[in-house]
Amino acid sequence: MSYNCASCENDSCLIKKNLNYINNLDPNITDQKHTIQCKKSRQFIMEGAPVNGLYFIYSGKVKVIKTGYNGKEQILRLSKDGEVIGHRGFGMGETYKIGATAIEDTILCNFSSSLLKEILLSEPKVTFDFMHFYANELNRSETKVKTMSQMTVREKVIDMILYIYRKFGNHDDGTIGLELSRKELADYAGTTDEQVIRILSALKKEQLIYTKAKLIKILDLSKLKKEIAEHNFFLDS
Amino acid sequence: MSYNCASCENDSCLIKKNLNYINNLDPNITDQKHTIQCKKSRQFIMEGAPVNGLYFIYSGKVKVIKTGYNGKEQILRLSKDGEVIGHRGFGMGETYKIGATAIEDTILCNFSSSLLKEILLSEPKVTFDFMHFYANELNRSETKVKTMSQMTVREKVIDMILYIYRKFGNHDDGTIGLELSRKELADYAGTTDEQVIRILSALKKEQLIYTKAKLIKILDLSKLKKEIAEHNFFLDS
DNA sequence: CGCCTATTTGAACCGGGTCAAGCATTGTGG
DNA sequence: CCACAATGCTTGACCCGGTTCAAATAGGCG
Repeated sequence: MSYNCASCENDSCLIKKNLNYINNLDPNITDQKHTIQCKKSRQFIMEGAPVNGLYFIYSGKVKVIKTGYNGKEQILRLSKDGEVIGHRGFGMGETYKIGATAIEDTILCNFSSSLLKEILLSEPKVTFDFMHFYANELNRSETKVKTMSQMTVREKVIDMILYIYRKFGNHDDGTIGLELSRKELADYAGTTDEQVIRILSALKKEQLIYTKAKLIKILDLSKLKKEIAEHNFFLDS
Repeated sequence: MSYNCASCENDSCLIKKNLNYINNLDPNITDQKHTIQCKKSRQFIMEGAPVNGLYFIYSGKVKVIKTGYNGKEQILRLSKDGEVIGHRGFGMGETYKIGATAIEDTILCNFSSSLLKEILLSEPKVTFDFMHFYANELNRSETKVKTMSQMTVREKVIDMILYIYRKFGNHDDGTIGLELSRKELADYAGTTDEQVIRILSALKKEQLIYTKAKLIKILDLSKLKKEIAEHNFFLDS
């Protein structure tokens, strides 16, 4: 099975979106990409390893991490189809500063550094879109810095729930169809799994959410938002 | 006094560095920038205000902040001559997500969104450099997320000292010529000023640093580095 | 010199991390 | 198909680091 860009339906993918510009160079240029099947739990980018291009998610879900003190993971973001992984992937001779692991079976499109550089150095519209993407991610990340340093654990957990709801939630019934372990939730929120469990239990008791095993369902979105609102005078979008 | 780009000596400035590419469009294009004098303590970018382009630091020093719960500031980074401020400055109709304040008398070069967009959409080499800049900043920021969520206060303070030493330090005699208040140090490290003071006192007692008023001098760089080394298996550069 | 602000130190309190034990769930082999 | 092991989830109790409050001292500036 081939996953060529022309027939791809991820309109938010930076490559797909700009395919007409990219094809100016060579109508078959995207055939040079590699498609990679990736089973759940498989880590496909290792921190410190030499870069070999960027990964675009064709389908599936991915967590992006940095490893800290005695192996404790910090989940930086969760990505889904159409998104890009691997900041430094276009420089040569560098190493990845992040790790990436599939949290579901995932199909990845890998563009080599040289191929990508060729595209980016000749099609400014594409490069501009990439720049925009990184500027946006930078803003997200800087908001997370503030979150980490100023919020209480309860607020961090609520912030996390709202994040995964925004990104993976079913906005009709309030369910979040994302299977993360308590430990992974803690790794995102920057706390311990016990703490996450305690907060989830409390929120359950307060009728703000419902949980059943790994399923989380939001019952009162506005109350949750309200609780962290004072931190977010200048919200991201 | 005019500060035109041709005679500017900030070779690390993204505009100056690429001046020959930019002049392809129009040899006088950079004359359209505005030069702004900015006294110490003056905030020249307000969070939430509509964007009016990017600011390049011609000379001086700047802190970039986000405001959080009941006005508590988080300093995201400290910038000096040659660097860029204002992530979102090239989109139209957006608002700044960060604030920026001069921490010394500063001269800024302001490029409007439209001017910058014109340049970026026609000179891919310039756009590529900007993209690289944001990708690097993203990495820095993500490292700081981990720092904030995993380090102890003592480690955060040491991390901060090493950061300002790397950026503003005199590497011959170990002094850091940067006048920040204890509160500003705390705002960067993500803690309180009392805590910063306590840690500085302790480090002084341990002969790792010397302080006199706002001056900080590093006495034992390797011991300081060693103390946070286990957090940084995969260091940034 | 005197006022005001920044810095420093001490003490009390509390949030959150750590440890430990019980419970639920899933998977594996007999 | 069941027993049992292994892993993940949940809750309680304790303790420590870090924030908050308060008071004393030093430093900067008119």
